[in-house]
Amino acid sequence: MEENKTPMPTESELAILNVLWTIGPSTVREVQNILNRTKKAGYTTVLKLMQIMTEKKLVRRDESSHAHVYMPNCSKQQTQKRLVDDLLKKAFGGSPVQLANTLFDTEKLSKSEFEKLRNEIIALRKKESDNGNDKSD
Amino acid sequence: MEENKTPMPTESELAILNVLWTIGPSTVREVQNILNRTKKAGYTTVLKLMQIMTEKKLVRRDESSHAHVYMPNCSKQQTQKRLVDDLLKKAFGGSPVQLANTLFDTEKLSKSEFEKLRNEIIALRKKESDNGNDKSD
DNA sequence: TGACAAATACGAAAGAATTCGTATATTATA
DNA sequence: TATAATATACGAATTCTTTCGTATTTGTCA
Repeated sequence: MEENKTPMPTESELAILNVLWTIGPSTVREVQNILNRTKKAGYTTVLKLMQIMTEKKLVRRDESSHAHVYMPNCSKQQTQKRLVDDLLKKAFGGSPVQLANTLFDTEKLSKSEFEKLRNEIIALRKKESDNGNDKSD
Repeated sequence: MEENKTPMPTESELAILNVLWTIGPSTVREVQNILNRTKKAGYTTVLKLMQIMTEKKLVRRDESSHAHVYMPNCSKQQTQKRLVDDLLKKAFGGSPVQLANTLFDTEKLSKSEFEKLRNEIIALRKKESDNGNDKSD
């Protein structure tokens, strides 16, 4: 029932997690290189962050090689879910519908994206009417 | 085209904005009373925050009476939009569809909420197919 | 008008998050 | 085996946010 209970990642930590979620287990050097594509970050800065993240259990690391290999210790989905819940609480009075509306208003959804989303919704709706409120993920 | 260009509110600032958006123009004392329902906050703490928010132009105030009357200087919708965009960028690779899916997975959407949302979507979809990509808000 | 109540202004402490310098350890290799 | 390259550990400066104490001002009313 309990999947993980890590603290909420900060913005920088999230940037690192995104790298690890995308390219998989990596050394500090590798993460730093990727981060530097978008934002300069000193090596020891990234290192320090990843050390803190290890303490916080946001990541784990394999220390068997000289350069430690880091990997996420929290799933992308779980984390996204928590971030959304957090935003929901802080800025939308906890109402997912309000958030959804804002999302649509933003009109960042292109037509094809919109199609996809609509299909998702229809599928989910069907699922819901099929089995009440079962959880399958 | 330019509605406002205030900085992103911090978490505490957002709590205050929520009060002002909800109950309208208020004194520091009134805001503090409401905040205290959910979280103890000293008077001067709230005062200081609201002073900073005034500098940042997140709020304005009417100083004509002894107790200044504060009011939001950024709209709720605009602010929500910015928060969503920010989250989108930081945690969803900028993809609204991913965020929407997370929102649905959360399954916080009750059946009736789900209905409402679906109608919103259908309406919006219709609007989009009607006039390409016009902006009406 | 004098004293108490209530508000503002302001400085600064306390916490979090970020950044980086320096010391130390490990590895490879000339 | 000494040296250079590359890693880690760790302390500390910086910045941002939150919190609050204290001094001062304004208003009330007996």
